[in-house]
Amino acid sequence: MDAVKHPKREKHDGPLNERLATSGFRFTPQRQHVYDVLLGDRNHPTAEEVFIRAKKGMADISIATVYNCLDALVKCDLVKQVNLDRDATRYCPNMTEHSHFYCDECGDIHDIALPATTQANLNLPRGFRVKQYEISLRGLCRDCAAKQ
Amino acid sequence: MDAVKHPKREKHDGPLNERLATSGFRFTPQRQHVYDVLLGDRNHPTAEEVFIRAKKGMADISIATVYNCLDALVKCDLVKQVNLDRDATRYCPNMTEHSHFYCDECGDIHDIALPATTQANLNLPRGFRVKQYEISLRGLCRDCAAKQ
DNA sequence: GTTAGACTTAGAACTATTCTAAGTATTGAC
DNA sequence: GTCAATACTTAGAATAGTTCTAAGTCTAAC
Repeated sequence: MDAVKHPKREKHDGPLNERLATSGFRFTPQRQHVYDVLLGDRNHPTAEEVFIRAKKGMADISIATVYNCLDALVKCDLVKQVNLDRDATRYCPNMTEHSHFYCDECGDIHDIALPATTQANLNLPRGFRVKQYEISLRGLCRDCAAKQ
Repeated sequence: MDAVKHPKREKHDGPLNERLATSGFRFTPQRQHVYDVLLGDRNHPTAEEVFIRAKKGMADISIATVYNCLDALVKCDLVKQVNLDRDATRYCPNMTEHSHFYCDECGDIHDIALPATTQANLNLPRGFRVKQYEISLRGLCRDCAAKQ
């Protein structure tokens, strides 16, 4: 392998650094950059799309590192994975409780706020202990519905 | 390729035949068999698992045919696909409206009836038109919760 | 300054699924 | 009935998204 120099890590005391540290990860410029990419264009990109955008500001970053960074961000609760069927996993930096609406027409994904009552309304059978739940919706988004 | 004889299709006027016909599919012994496998063991098998079970009663069936049959069954609304993250797609012959509970401990998937009020409670932003929605839950099933 | 271990990288490997091409069965027209 | 058109099945190749591997690089702790 070529001896590619990695960018120097600068001292960084932002929220990312803290979050990484408390989960046992190190701060790296790649992780910062990938997180910045997600925060910049909040349209639920795939790893591939993150990779393409990340290369603009960091030409030598590899797809393996993008996966590694995304994984670290997910593990320290800064990013959520979003799956629709078996399509490529998408990444979402919105950590408020919300569901996803997939538009069948334009393919966009919209964050939808969840009403506070949702969990209570699920009325599970006795004995089941829910740790996490997810609601996903499909149909036509506002713009596409208006065009029809 | 070897000249493998396919089993003869017998006249069949059951519900499967009708459903297939109205969606433009032909009745075949393989489709009947795959559907029977799903109805027999209702524990949300993957295509691979359906394949393994299907071979017991039809030794020459191929995985490609299992995928083809499952696809046909999904398209004529006899079977639902169930996805958890990016794991292999699972197949569910329960066509009543329900959600899925994934047990983190034992890995089993349980069908959970949905309260009638669910959709109304989602309170979408104006203009969005929902065609389909899905609720999935994770945690501990009754048995695993009791053991802890 | 050393050293252990975390991180990055390119490319190989993996897995679930779809595609391809050849053979087989069924349907509909005659 | 025979024949052609077409749907279906099959094995194996191909694909896509992701994870693994091995080598090199960097950082933190001593």
